[in-house]
Amino acid sequence: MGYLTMKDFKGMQIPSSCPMDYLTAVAEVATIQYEEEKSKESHSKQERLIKEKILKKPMTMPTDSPWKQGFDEENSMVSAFQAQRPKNGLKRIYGSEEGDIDFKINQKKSKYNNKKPIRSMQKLDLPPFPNPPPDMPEEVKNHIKGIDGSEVFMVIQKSLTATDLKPNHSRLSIPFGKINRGFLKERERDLLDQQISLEVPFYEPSHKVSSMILRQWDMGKDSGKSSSMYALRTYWNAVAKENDLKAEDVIQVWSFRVGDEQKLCLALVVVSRVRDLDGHGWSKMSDNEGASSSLGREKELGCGGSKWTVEDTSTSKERENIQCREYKHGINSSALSP
DNA sequence: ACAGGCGTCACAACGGTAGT
DNA sequence: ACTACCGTTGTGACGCCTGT
Repeated sequence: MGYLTMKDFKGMQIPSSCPMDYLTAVAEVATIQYEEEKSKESHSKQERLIKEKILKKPMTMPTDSPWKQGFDEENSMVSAFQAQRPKNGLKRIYGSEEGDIDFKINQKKSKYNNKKPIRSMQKLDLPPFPNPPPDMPEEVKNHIKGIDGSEVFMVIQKSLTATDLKPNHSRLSIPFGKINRGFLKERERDLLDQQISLEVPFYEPSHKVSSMILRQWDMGKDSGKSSSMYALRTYWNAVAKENDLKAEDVIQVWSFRVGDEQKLCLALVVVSRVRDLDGHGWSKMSDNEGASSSLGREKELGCGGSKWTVEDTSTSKERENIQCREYKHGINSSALSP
């Protein structure tokens, strides 16, 4: 049962303003609500039991039904099972080549035997990058100054790909060829080389500070060589959503250091949004000639003000995890906000 | 070198069933 | 009747693999 609100007391007469009367009224309303919820609960329980009974009943078919053809005792349980589960196109359907997902998966599994159909890679017809890349927006610079940040580096400027924004990938790929690895200390680079993830505070254009996992991916080749890239992972989906990022938007990732430990922090700057383009070139940069970044977008996104705040729209579980890690790494809102 | 595809794994939700 | 446990399925996340 949730908390009582003023709405729950609408139309109720309280004899006097005596605390005891208020207490009695609260008890009365709470009791009524409790009784109501209890009866609802038992009703839904009844419903559930009825549903269960129906589901447990073996599926029967009229004898003249076309579906009856080929329906035998052996398959009756299978059919009953099918009837129990909603068919949304994803659920498993037993016993047929057409419907059995496992059958299809098993077919697919030998991927070396079954050559994948050749992918049609559509080349993105992207406009050229702004060159030289625009400087960091004043607002971000000031904020970094405000928290005694130092060693500001532009890590990468890239145009977001569709894959970067695919929710099931949940990552921002950072190819080695496009970055300046100088933003990492030797120790950090070593950790990443050893496939150890780094967790870094991530300053978003929407003025939120989230936490991002930086990891190196080594992609080994048959030839023995491997190509590597970094990936910002795990909370990237939330960041993309929160900041309304779209494929072909051009972003920059900046790094800087905070505190005595020289903790690595990253900041995201949106250089250009695809819908701001006139179809031929880049939209105008902001007044300070830096990237347009968040300033122009704040009103649109409803994120006014210039202070970054440690908050996010992730699930409570995610929040819990982030908080745990922030604690572990000594990050907190007071450390991140000036 | 890079982008994108896809296999695998972990986890949550839900249903079934055995035990009390 | 209720509870606890187990199995099944769907979904999301991760990271390897492959085509361009």
